Amino acid sequence: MTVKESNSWIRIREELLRRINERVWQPGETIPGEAELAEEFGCARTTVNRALRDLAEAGLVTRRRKAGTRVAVNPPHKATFTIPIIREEVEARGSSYSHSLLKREKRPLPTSLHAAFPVGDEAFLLYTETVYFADDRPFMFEERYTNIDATPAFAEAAFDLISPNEWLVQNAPFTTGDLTCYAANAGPALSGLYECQDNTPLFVMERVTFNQTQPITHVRMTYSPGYRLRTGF
Amino acid sequence: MTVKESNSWIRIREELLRRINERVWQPGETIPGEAELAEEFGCARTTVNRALRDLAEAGLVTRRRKAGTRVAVNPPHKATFTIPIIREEVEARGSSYSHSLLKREKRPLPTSLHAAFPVGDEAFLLYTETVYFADDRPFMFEERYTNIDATPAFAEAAFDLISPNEWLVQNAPFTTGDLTCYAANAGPALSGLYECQDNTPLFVMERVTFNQTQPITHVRMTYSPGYRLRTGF
DNA sequence: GAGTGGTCTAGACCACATT
DNA sequence: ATGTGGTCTAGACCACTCC
Repeated sequence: MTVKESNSWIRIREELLRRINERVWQPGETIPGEAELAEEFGCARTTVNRALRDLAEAGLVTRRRKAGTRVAVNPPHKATFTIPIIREEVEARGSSYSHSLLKREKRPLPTSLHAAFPVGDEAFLLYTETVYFADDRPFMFEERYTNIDATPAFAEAAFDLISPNEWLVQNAPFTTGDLTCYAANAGPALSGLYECQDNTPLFVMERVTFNQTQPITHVRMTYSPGYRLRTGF
Repeated sequence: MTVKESNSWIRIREELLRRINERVWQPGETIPGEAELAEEFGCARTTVNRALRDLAEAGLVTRRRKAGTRVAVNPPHKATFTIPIIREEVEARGSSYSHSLLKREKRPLPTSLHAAFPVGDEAFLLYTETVYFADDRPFMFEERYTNIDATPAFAEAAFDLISPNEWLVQNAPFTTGDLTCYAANAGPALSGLYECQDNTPLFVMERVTFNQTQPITHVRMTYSPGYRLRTGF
């Protein structure tokens, strides 16, 4: 009896989205159940489920068994940004990429990082300091502590061709991580590298990664003056 | 013939993930097809599809019709962070929230923002300047241009109880947006508000939102000294 | 207890990219 | 042309949670 048109879960999602955006269903209101919607759209309940699951992942509706599906009151919008490989980030700007390893030594974790990077005091941590260049100009300065117990081969790698950043991405899978961004002044340590004033504001990103519960690496990346982190959503 | 255990797509995803992480399947390698895996796990192909789709969304495998499913060479890790409502962000820190509207006037868009926020020259833009407080101390300073043509009711709202931020979240649905983060000095304009030196580095976030192609609002948020943006992934 | 979403199945057809 | 993933169906059972 239904029209022979191709039904797609995306089409259904868009229609549901329209009703939400146009306030056909008010924020906080419970919308019809999957079965009812399936009948309205003349499709299987599975298909409606697919559409609603998608909207739920986007945070536009909240779903609970028995309670039903409600339109979110203030949709918590999420921005997803891809953590780039530095080489790809530089090349995407049309610049030529290179890097240079400045330091590589066994070094204990500073107490200031102890909370963020929970390794035992006896852990073997390799500290590396790397400058990444775009067109032979310093682009980013990286200070990294890597847990050799978690990824032994890292200690053997020569970082002339492949950077610590890229080596870890390819060889040390991780399951979770944390990311922190803030602003800091260049200070005496970096004003020389970037040929700027001590009080030049710089964008800093710190990252910790774990494989299950095992800490892999902690890295602080201080970008050159004027750097902007961009993402769509 | 199959064991009577509850089969779940999550279980299958974890097993596939294990094989990827432990290099049972090498990066770049094509893994068995859905049908073959379904037979191995003794489940329907749909269930394997669900697991693989999830891994593909996470960027760990790439899938193409006919070509099959391959393990990603360098998994592009994605960090998802939730764009918070300022009030919720402040209250989540255990502080008491308040805000204060400093300015509210019709104002043309500065030419510097013309590229990021494409509205016509004749558009009615309302400029608002708001300070957000945590425990009566300035927490964030917001400069916002809002396209009244897109959301007329914004011009009528009194922002004493509800802030521009929250008003828009609840009343102006949007489909896409852009986000930019960078570091800037406080300068003369903000050193007074935050009671800091002119050269104090501050964390700045700029956001543009659109409904379809219609620009809604452009906002620059300059956070107080020491602010850190955090997210897990 | 009962109603809702979450998941699974077996089968089918289709879209697409590779060959 | 062919093989692979993408989607859809109709039905079923289960898990959770509200009442």
